[in-house]
Amino acid sequence: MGHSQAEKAKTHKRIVQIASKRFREDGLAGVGVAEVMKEAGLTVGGFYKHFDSRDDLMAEALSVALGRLKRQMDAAASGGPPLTYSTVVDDYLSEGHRDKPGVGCPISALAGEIARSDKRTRSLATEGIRSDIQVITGLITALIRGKDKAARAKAILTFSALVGAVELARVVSDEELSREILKTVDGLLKDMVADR
Amino acid sequence: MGHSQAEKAKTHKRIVQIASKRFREDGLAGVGVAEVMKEAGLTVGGFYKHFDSRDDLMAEALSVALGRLKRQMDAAASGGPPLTYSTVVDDYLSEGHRDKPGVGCPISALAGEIARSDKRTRSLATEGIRSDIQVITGLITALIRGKDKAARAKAILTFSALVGAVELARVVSDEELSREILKTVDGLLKDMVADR
DNA sequence: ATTATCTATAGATCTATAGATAATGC
DNA sequence: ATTATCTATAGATCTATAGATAATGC
Repeated sequence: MGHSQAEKAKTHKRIVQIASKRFREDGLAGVGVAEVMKEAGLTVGGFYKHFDSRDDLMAEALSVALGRLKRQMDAAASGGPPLTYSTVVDDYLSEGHRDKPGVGCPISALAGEIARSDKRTRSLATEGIRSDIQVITGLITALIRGKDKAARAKAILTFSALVGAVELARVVSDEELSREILKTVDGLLKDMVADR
Repeated sequence: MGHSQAEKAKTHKRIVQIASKRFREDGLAGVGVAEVMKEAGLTVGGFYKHFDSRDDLMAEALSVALGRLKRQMDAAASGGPPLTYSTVVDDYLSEGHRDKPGVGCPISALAGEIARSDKRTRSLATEGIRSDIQVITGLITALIRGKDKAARAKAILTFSALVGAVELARVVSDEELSREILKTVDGLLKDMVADR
C-alpha cells in the first residue's frame, strides 16, 4: 500500500484501460466499479482516490476508446501501415471485429447506451463520430479526386452502414446470416466508392 | 383485487406494452420490474403471477416490438396505406423516429444490449432482422424488376445503414450533425435503388 | 506529514418470494 | 376453492464513504 505517485499514474491508466475494454464488452451498465478494480488487482476502496464517480470512469474509458481511427490515420501519415478506404471497411466488417467488441469501435459497441447517457458522454462520442466521418471522407477523397461534397455524404453513409452492420452481425445468432450481413455491406460499400 | 381472468389477460398485455416502450426508451437494463408495474397502476408483488422472471418480460416485450415493418407490409397488402422503399426509409430516418425510440424500431434502440443477451432474446431479434431484410428486399424488387440477388444485397445495406444512422443521430448532441446524418443517408439510399 | 490502498459498511436499489386480502367462478 | 393483486421483506448487488495501514517524500 501507499505506493509512489508515478505508480499511481500507471495504476490510473490501467484502471481506465480495463474499464474501457469491459464497458465495450459488457455495456456501460454491465460492469461494476468493484469488478474493474478487482481485474486491476485492486479493491473497491481505492477507486474514489482515482475518480470522483463511476460516471467519471465512464467518460475517461470512452475517451481512450474513441478516435482509434484518427490515431491509425496519424500513424499512417508518419510511416505506419497505410490506411485506405478498403482496409478500414474490411477491418470494421471483419469477423474478428464482430467477435471482439472489447478492443473494437466503442460506437458500435455502446451507441444505444451512449444515446441515453448524460451530456458529457454524448459530447465525447459526438466528437469521436465527427472525427471518424472526417477520416473516412479523407480516404474517399483520396480515391475520387474533386468531388468533395459527394465524398462527405458517402463517408456518412459508410460509417452508418459500418456501425449498423456490425451491430446486426453481433445480434444475429445465425452465423450464416451474420456473415452474409458483413460480407454484403463490405462489397456494396467498396462498390460505391469505386470509380464509376 | 382478485379480478377476472379476462381482466388478467388485459392487464398482462398492458404490462407488456408498457415494458416494450420503456425498454426501448431506457434500455434493457434501465427499467425495473417495480417501475413497469407502477406505470401499469399495479404493485411489484403481482408481477410474478404474470411472468416467471424479468427475462420473460423482456422476451415478450421484445416480441411485440419486433416485426412492425412486417405488420405494416401485411396491412398495406390488405388495403392499408401503401408501403414503398421511399416511405419506409423516410420514416425510419425521420426526426420523429430519432426522438421517439419508445414507439420505434427495437433494433436501433436495443441492438447493443440484445447482442449481449441470452440465446432466446437473440433468436427473437434474429428472426425480426431476417423479416425486416425480406420486407425491404420485396420493396426493392418492386422497383427493380428481375435483379433479385442485387435486391437482397441492397436491402441488407439499407437496413444496416438505417439502424446505424438512427443510432448515430441519437448519440450526436450537435443537432446540425444529427440532422445531416439522417438527411444524407436518406438521400443516398434512395439514389441507390433509383433506376440507373 | 502525506497519501495510495485496504477492510468494512452504510444506504440505495432491484429481483423474487411469502403470506394476506378480496374478488371470481364452480 | 381458486386466484389476481397487495403489502412486506429477504437476499443480492452496487455506489460511495469512513477509518485503518503502510508506503512515499519533504
